[in-house]
Amino acid sequence: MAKKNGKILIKDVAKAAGVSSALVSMVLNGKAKQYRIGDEIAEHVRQTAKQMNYAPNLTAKNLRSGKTQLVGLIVTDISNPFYSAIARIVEDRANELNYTVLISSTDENLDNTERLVDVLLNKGVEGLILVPCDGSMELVQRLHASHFPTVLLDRHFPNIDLSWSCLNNYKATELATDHLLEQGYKNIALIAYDTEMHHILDRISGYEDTMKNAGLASYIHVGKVDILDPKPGIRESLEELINKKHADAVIFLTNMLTINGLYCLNEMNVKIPEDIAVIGFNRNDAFNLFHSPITYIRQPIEQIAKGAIDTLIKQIKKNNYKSKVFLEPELVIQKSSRRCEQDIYLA
Amino acid sequence: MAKKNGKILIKDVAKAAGVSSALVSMVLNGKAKQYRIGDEIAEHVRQTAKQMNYAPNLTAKNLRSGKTQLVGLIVTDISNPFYSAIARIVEDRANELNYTVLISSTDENLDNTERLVDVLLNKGVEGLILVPCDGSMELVQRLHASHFPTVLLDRHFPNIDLSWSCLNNYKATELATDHLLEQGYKNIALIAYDTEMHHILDRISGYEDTMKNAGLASYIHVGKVDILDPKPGIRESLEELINKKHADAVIFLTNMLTINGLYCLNEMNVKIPEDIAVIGFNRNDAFNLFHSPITYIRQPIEQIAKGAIDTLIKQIKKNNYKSKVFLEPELVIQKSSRRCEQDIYLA
DNA sequence: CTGAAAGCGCTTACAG
DNA sequence: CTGAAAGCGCTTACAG
Repeated sequence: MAKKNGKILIKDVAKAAGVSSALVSMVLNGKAKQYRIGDEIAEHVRQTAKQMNYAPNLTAKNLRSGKTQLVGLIVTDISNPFYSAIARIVEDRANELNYTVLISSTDENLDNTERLVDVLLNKGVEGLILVPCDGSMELVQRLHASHFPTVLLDRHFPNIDLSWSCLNNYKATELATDHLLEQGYKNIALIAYDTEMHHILDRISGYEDTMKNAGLASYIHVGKVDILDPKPGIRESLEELINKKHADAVIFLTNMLTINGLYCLNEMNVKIPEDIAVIGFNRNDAFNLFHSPITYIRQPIEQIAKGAIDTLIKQIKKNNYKSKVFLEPELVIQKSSRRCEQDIYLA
Repeated sequence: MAKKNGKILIKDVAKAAGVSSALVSMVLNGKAKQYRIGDEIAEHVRQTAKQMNYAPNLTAKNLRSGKTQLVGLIVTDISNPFYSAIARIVEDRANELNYTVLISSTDENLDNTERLVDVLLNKGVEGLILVPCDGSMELVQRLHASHFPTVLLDRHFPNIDLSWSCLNNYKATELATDHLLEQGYKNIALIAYDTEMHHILDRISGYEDTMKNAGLASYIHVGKVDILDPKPGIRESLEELINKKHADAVIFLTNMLTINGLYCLNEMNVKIPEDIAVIGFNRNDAFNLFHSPITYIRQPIEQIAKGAIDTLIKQIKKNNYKSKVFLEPELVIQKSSRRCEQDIYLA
């Protein structure tokens, strides 16, 4: 068996099958019919290739075809459970479709994002799934203008006509606020990031509008904390909300905020829901195992991830394809947001 | 500016700089000295390339050089927080070293593992970091025999002389058991996976030996549960341990087992540590936020991940390099494993 | 010191 | 129906 460096080449198969490399290439790429190659000879070539365990050199294939079958996934942090869950689904779906995913983390930093986009483009990705960080509008605008296949995930810009796959963020906090109002809470506060990103602004609006519609505009309190180091801001906000504003419920706008918030509330010895009701964001084992299981807003992660990768691949294949996948949140109600018995007695 | 398809090629730079493509290639690859190219001309070429924003086509480069600068990371599930934390560190370190990481998940399945190894090799990875699943010894043996750069992570085979980066698993449960003994617990049970994998067997041995040395061999109880669907087995084991064997402490051998165990204990209305002390594995927010914060065995994740990727890259560069990174666990003691006041009174 | 040529492994027009 | 040739974009011996 002719080998070079242990690796079987197309010409080895050709020699073994007694045909030219060109013919082997055609047959193996399913173009036997197209080039009107005889059935027996095609079959013989396939057999020979299989027997020799031939696998084409992808690098050569890519160079020749100009395709890489590579896509990029840029998230803020792949070690964040939300994004690792997304990555898993994107990965699996991409593999099914014969694409390979390159993953990078930006740490919510614009320079990193710019650099990573360049790096991935240079590596030859044919498309990009991007979680844009604060301040990245110009970058996203450029991607849009270049017509490079791009899908935004989790966050988007309402005025940029790019494909995206995101949660209905307004609805998410509307659901949460409505539920708290139904349970009789009035002095409902919000803990958010200090950012211009629209997914956060939408979540804030959903809450504010619902409070206003309920005639509770004067109870609106939005604590804004640093996205890169949220803990001190959360602690400060919670102390003010509880001690000065006497909030009776708080909604945390992200998973990270909720986790950090629960640590603070524990340290402050605040009882949930007796002292304050809590609603969090995204499922987390810590919510369910908390002494009062935490009510949370559930995102359909699988659909968000599949929406993004499927849209991207379609876009790669048909450049003017565009799709906006807008997904509905769900409220998983647990003990942390329900009026408990003694409260009802007191009422 | 000469362009083809919007992309600048090396010959465009050559033309603009008035030299041959070969010279441009040499200069840009830092081989100006080696080929004794004049300083001014080298500088001029660099300037021109930068000005034209030239970035070499990596596919062509790879084809020519036979290198891909790709490494594979095969874990059991990238959405598992332990592995996503590993992936993040491997990713960052690999990028620093100019490598790109391809990640795949096996779901602890041997066929998947075999397939993914093939897929990644075919994609041209120059090395592999592998979390081997149950039954993969033969596959690992084959990788070893082929001299393909491979580093095992988290799990290894004592009789296969491959590089690896793993926890000192024996020590981990020794630490945990010793701590429980010190606290006065005697009837200490273990919840493990039903598997032949050595990291689990070592953890079991660390516990069993410590129990034997303390003269408590008769209290040894090891519940073994299905790795793919642990919950029912955990529930069954815990019921037996608590109701029949009257265990006063339990060590869970992995993070997944601990989380599922806590769900079961909650459902069973068992109080921790009053009814039973608990020690878990790997940090998890859910442990710290549990009503009695859970004592756990901490793995030095960063060192495990860095050990693996650094070893792999060295091995790629120097094929006979080999390294076994053996890392020490640490016990983070919290309330779940401490005798509380009332127990001490009762004693 | 510098340029022309060959070649990495594949695929696809182009002749026959 | 089938083979020889060109070419994807780069790098590296080989002449000069």
